[in-house]
Amino acid sequence: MLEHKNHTLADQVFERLESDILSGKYARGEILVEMEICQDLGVSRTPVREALRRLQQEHLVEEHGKGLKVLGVTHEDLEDIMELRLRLEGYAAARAAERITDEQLKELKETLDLQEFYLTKHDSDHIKGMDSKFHELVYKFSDSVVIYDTLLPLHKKVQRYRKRSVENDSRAAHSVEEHRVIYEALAARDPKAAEAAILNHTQNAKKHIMKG
Amino acid sequence: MLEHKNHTLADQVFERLESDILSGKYARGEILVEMEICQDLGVSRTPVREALRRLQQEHLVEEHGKGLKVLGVTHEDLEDIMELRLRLEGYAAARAAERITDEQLKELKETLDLQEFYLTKHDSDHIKGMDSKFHELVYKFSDSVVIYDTLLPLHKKVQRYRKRSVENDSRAAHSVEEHRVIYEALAARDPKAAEAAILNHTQNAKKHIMKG
DNA sequence: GATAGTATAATTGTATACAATAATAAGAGT
DNA sequence: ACTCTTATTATTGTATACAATTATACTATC
Repeated sequence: MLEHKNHTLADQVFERLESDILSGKYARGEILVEMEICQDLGVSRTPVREALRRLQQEHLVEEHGKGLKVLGVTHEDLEDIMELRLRLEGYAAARAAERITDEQLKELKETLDLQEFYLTKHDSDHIKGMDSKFHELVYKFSDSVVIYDTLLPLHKKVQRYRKRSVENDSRAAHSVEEHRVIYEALAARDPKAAEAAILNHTQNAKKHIMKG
Repeated sequence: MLEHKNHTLADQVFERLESDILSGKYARGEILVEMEICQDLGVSRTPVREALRRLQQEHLVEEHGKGLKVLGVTHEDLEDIMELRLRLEGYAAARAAERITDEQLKELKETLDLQEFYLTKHDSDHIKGMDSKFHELVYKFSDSVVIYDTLLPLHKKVQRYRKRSVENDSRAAHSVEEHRVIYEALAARDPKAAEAAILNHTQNAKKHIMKG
């Protein structure tokens, strides 16, 4: 197995499989068989099964007689996801503007600065990483587990489609600029501005993502 | 163990625990220990563990050294849930209006009629059941797994707080009337009307639920 | 050659055994 | 009596063994 950040094997297996499904490494329709995963990762069936049950709960896989069928995220799913995000991101950002602390603001700024740095290096993998982190932080700083649990999974599921956007230099640059506007609104503790900024960002993101 | 609708023991354990947490049978902060559940339900640890991992994935419980702490749904969670629903239900209903089939419409009407029947009998448990089914059907008929997976968990989590609403005769009657308006809009395949009707219903539901 | 029925093998579902870890209790020293 | 250390116990994490189910392959019959 790979990394050891998350203690249990079951957690590691889950993250590995989730990532491989969301990145498209496992194709839609592919059948996952417990023992194959066990052999690939060198663990027993117990942690693999627990990971699979969690993936099932997230509708990333579904039962299929023998094995589990990979569902992944279709282009139609993507459209729905972006429609939901258009309706929710503003609320999350407005709440974050009302509640964000100075330390949290600092963490957000560091993420933003890093994203700008990677932009100058044309390092799209890290740009994408910082992009995801920025949004995850906004969800977190909205200080609502409901918002976090609802929006983070939606955001994660866009991952595979976001790749193209981020590899487009011009879009990546605009995206970082939009993040900065969001950050400024949060720093000013201005809920309305934050809502408007993130709505604009989400609309642009939708446009570019759906084109692909 | 109880019923046998869902084949595997793991599924049954999950539904039982989820229901007991959402209904408040397990108090917030309570510690769940695997073996106790095993003894209560007469099954081994394997299905119990799989159920617990799924509950964790839904943030209904969280790690706590020994055992899992029951999180349940707080009054603050409830406010967030209703805010998110206010922003999403309209989209779900509008989509359903565009896509609902005649059979689906019939199923929805049967649910609505049953709810009215139980209303005359003052059978609040069944009223609640039909209320939940009505909304679940709307999510389903929106024909988007993203909508379904996002809204159904939010709706489920209101369960415990909806009880009071439904036991209030006047509110229960108004709620059924609002359902009827939603149904009529769907039957007319009128997305805008459906959106307006469900928004109105959700606003009223929020008012009454938050009072409690 | 097609089809139904049966045997075989592969896969999942469940229980249990073992290992590792963390909490609690007991005991020694001050 | 208090605190630190150590032993014990309880609980979770992981692997494996067994049971039940379901798909696949084979054979017999038409």
